[in-house]
Amino acid sequence: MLNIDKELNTEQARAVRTTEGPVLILAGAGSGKTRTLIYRIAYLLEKGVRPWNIMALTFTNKAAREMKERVEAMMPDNASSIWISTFHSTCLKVMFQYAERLGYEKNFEIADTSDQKAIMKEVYKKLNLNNKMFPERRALNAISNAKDELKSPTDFARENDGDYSKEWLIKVYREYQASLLKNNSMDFDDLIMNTVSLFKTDPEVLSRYRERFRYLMVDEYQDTNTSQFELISLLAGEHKNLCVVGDDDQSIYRFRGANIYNILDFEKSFPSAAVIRLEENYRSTGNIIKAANAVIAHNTERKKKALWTGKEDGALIRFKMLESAAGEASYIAEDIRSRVSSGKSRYSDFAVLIRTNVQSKELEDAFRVRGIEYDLVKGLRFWDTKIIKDLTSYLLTVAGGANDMRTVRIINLPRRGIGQASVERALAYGAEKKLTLLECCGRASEIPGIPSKTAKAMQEFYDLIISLREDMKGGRLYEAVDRINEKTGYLETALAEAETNEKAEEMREYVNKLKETLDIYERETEEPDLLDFMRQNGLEGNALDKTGDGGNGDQVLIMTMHNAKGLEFPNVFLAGAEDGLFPGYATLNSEDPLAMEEERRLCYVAITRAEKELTITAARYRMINGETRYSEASRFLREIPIGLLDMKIEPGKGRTESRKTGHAREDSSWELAKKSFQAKPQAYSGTFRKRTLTTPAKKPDYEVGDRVRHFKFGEGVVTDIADGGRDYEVTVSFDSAGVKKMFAGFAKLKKL
DNA sequence: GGTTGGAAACTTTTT
DNA sequence: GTTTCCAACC
Repeated sequence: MLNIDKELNTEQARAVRTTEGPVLILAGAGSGKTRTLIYRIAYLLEKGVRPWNIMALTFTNKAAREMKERVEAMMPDNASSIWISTFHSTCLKVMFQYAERLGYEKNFEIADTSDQKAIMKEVYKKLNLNNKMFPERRALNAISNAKDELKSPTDFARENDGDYSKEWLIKVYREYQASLLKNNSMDFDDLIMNTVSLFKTDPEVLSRYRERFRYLMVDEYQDTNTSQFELISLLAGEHKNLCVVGDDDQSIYRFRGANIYNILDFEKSFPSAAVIRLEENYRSTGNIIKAANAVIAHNTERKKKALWTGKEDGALIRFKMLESAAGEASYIAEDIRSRVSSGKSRYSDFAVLIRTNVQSKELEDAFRVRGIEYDLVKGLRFWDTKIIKDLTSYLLTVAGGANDMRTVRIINLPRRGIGQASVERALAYGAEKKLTLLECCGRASEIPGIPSKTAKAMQEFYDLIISLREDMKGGRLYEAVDRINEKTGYLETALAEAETNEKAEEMREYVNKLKETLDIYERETEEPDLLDFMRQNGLEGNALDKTGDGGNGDQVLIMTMHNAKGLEFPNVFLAGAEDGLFPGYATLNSEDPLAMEEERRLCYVAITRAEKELTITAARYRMINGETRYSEASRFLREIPIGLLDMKIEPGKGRTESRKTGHAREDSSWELAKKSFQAKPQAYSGTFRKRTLTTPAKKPDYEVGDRVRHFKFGEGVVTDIADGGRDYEVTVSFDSAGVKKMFAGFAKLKKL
């Protein structure tokens, strides 16, 4: 039995009990949003609503998974038939039923980012467009935006009729869409656009879904775009039992189509809406909340809210301006190190938030030098990695998929001597005779214009695939990965071509992960099917955990502010708080006032990640795009009331004497970092800084065959010493870290 | 057909 | 400064 009033605050309880009609829950940062949603679902169930009548939509698979788990924990009996999933996988399920009505075959595939690029390349070739004048990226962006706004190629053409500068885009969009259809594929945006268009054109289908989903909930509503808004509105139908949860102040995805006016104008779209504000923050100290409030108050396009906390004020917000980016990184690293060694904190209590990914490099260096455990959260997409794309292309081709795009990818991988020209001839031949590229390979000798040597290679490729197809019959899918690698030599070649050992290791890890995922899928699915597997997983961006080791280790996390959304940490560093970086130049120069507001929201998100302590740092100069740039402290910093700030500007390092003293005056910690770290060989460059680093070439005291120790890589055997002119280049085979090449002057190898 | 060097890019990211 | 991509070379 739920005890809502005991477990929730008044507003949360009201949000839970308001079940009928449209509801807007404005949930400030750290206000217990997910908790409220979970209770709301539980309450609906307790009231007797059938679980299959409830639908919750999220943006990420992670959010969907978490919500599902928490609901299950609370209501174990009937949680399983509640529909909790992402927008995209919801639409995928719909499309799986009705794709044929829109002209696709039943077994359509999903074109992910790299598929999109491949298709766009083809389109450009066909239309004879040049990537310089008409960048492919821009085309894909424009198409994605059009789809977000539910504009078909025809709509787009009509709208931009007569606009000479967009003529090429009109053609590209039309051709791109035709090409997708030809490959029987939908891209991510199509999933939603097609579902909306199905609902609009087929009232019967729509009413079926409306009938089923009587209670709708949408998480992170501030991130919805127009097509998603349309989808929700259609489903909400007449009953309009639509509950959206979000925070307009945390809308930070405008660049990918999010429309903040979906949340700002919710009451206009649904005039009878109940509006509930969750303003009590359970996460941060008073000072952090005050600072966040002060910053966000500078925005105009927002719903007035006043976040408050029952917690004490806590520490002031520290601000530290350093000379250089490296100095900033050293400061952060030293601060973390000293606080961890005092025993009061662990590494995992700290997160460093950055605006752009390039900022991570200096931080990583500073952490590595000091032996601080850290993890860089990067948005690397498992399914988008080359090795996984290649292997899944093999799998699908072997499984009998008739997608030429995938065959093109692997036809000469590893090298078989099948060139681009021959592939094009085969494709043209296939188009004429209605054959797939693979089928064409099976009769390559018939195709005009293909040299006999190449034709033979194509025939061999065909035979290879067919024999693999035989092998796969009745076998387990995950075993096919090994079989493919054995017979084609793909993995072997790829590993041999890997530039570094880390990369090779990563490849192995990825292949294993693919096998593991396939294995799990096969055991959990009644009728395992590769195409179905790919569809499911194409929507799952990160099969690998975002953090390298699963996030359980005791590590400092470095991540972008975007990636930090939804997370919280006891101690947060906000690094690079300079005008020109955060907010960035593009924003500072933008004519669009909304651009600065978005950036400010990002600042709000960053500040509100901190539970106990927030440290803002900046650097007077840093290297950006190859040039040294000097900057002032971020304007966002100046929006924080001075009384909340603890400006730790050390004597002699104040703002007043910035530029004159310049480079000479560096933090001693930076000097330390500079000297001890430069393990990897670097090309000579004539800058001042580099030259001071280069120690004169001195013959090392070890020789080939000696055992040596490296401060990071551990022990190993010297396999080669080459005179590199300015320095000796030493090759060492380490026991655990693999083979590395390094300059003797930098590496400081110790003979054992 | 494969290698290599030079030019251009370069916020932020999920599905 | 670094990485990525394509075009001219071998």
